[in-house]
Amino acid sequence: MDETEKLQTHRRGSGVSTVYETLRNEIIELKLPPGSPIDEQQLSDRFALSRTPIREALVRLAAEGLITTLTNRATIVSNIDFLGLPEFFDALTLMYRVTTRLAATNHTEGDIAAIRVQQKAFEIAVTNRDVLGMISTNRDFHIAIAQAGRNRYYVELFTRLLDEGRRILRLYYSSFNDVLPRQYVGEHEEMIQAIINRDVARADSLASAHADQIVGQIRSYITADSRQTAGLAL
Amino acid sequence: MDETEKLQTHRRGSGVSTVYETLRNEIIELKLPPGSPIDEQQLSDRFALSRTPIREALVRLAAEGLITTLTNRATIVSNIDFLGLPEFFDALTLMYRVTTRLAATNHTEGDIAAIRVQQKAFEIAVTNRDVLGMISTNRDFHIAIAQAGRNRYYVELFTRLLDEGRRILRLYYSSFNDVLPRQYVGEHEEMIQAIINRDVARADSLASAHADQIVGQIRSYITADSRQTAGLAL
DNA sequence: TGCCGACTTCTTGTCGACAATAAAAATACA
DNA sequence: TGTATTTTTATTGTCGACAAGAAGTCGGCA
Repeated sequence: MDETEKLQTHRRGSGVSTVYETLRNEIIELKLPPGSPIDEQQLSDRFALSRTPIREALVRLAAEGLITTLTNRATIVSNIDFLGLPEFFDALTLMYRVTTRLAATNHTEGDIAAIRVQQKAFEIAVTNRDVLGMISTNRDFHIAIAQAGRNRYYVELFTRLLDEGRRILRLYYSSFNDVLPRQYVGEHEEMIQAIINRDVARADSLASAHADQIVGQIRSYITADSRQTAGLAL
Repeated sequence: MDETEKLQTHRRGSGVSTVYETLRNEIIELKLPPGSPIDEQQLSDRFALSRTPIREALVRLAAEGLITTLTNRATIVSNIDFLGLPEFFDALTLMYRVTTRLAATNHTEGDIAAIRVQQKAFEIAVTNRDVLGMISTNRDFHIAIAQAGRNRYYVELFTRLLDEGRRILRLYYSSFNDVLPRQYVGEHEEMIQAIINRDVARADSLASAHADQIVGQIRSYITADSRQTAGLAL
């Protein structure tokens, strides 16, 4: 993976966004696993840029909490904070609910179309058993809903939470089973209907249940007892 | 105000935090009003630092939305988005409620002490009719509550919202009257009691009412009809 | 006089080099 | 042989200078 991203024709100031987005994706997709050291010089070589714009991108990532800089020493990809997981679940659930409620209230026809596109993509990922695709299209689906809700503060926080969720899910994605995703498709469909009908109460309860599903799923992965040698005779 | 902040003994890497915090405060306190141009060279002179660390601080501020960079042209203090005010009020109210609820559930004795300190400071500002002090101690009071709730996501968002609120309030602070702040002191006191009693429902409804108060106050300032020449004979 | 284009200037974006700091390695000592 | 101390090394933080882009200025042309 040492191919230098050779975009010789850097439009002035475009490089830093490229670096930012590239790294951001690689962090969320766990190509750069938590704890990975981030070497400025190395990135400088890779993107054929000076260290200055690289640094700028890193500062942005640090502001989002995606990387952690140990002053004067090193900067690493932030670890997933398992101790803070309850907080994460609480905030995630609240954002699921709030954004879906607002979508039911504020959506336009264009929003519905956008949501349907994402739902379709999610469905395809499910039929293809493309677990990675499922994780990211599920995120896009809910962000589309959030955007229909028209509240940038919620969109921003929700995006951060969902992306953090993507990191966690990728850690466990091997154990994805088949029945749950199918169920999600149905739940998504119901949510879309509730939004279209502007039924806030139903949108809320569906979002709440959906959040519980997902939180429960993550919880079960994390607490899964995989001590396969526990039962052996001693 | 052209006195150069002469901290000759910069501990390596401390300078950028100083710049960040100083500018952040000046923006929130409207010493740098919305739309003010931010000149890197000028800041470089003022803080006796090279443009590089200045730039780093600016990137951080931009990530928080406090400044806006027009690419290749200029960077200015972000304008207050009056069109987005409904979103702001909605998010603010939600955060008031959520953080107060969580505080009722999760607080420790130390948290209560910290909250009381801020409440006292707010009271003093009220008795002194120190409007600017009221605005900032009120913020600190609610952040203390949020911290007692132990959810960093909410603390972060709430802090951003309250700081944005400080900017808005400062725009209108001249019209602060006397009765409202006194009322706030009482409401704060009730909130503390509800938190101590771990009465989530009451904490919620108090927070909700308190939020409505403040939102209503801001709204009334903004929509206040101050066309003093409207009635003149023509 | 009014509009279009080259030029100037000012600010931002980028670069390569240097300084400081902390970890790691090497050395001295008990 | 183990520990404390010095030296080395690698990486970050900072600097001054240069390049590029955009707004404003000036001059030429219809």
